[in-house]
Amino acid sequence: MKNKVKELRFQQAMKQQELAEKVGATRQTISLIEKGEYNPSLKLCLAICYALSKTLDEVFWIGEDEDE
Amino acid sequence: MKNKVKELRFQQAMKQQELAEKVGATRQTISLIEKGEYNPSLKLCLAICYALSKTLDEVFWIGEDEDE
DNA sequence: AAATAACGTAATATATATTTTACTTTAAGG
DNA sequence: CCTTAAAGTAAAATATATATTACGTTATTT
Repeated sequence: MKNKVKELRFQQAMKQQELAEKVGATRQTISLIEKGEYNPSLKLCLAICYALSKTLDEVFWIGEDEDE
Repeated sequence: MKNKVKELRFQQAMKQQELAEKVGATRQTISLIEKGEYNPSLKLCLAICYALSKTLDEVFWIGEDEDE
């Protein structure tokens, strides 16, 4: 369940804590999502996209083959 | 949690049952997702995208404002 | 090198997505 | 009409995402 959250968060100099607060989640949840060890809900994915000013494809899209 | 699953499924003349089997879920789950009463997991969203040959943005993207 | 901020991570608890079973409703074809 | 396939829906059970609490690790600053 790979994604670009960490990378994009860094580009915007945002801390896990900040992102967590923006999306109404916990720092731990963000951490696990960034590590790709979580299967987040669509709602949380969308919240993260809004917080990072990106779309779903830009943050969470993974080609069918490279999946996992 | 609006989306375009139903619309796209119709365009491809696919039954809920077929889609459910392709993505490894239940017909009921597909039904509720189509009705927008569910908050599906990213994994399931991706599976649905693959089954419909679409990307996340094409199926599940909702602008920040029109969000529910 | 100590102190502190930021992040990794683990255990348990809670909320909720998903399944299972089953019944109803709707639509299409004979 | 009658039959049947397809879809809506509901209750209970199960799986799993997320929160909470807490502690370890890494990096940064002084």
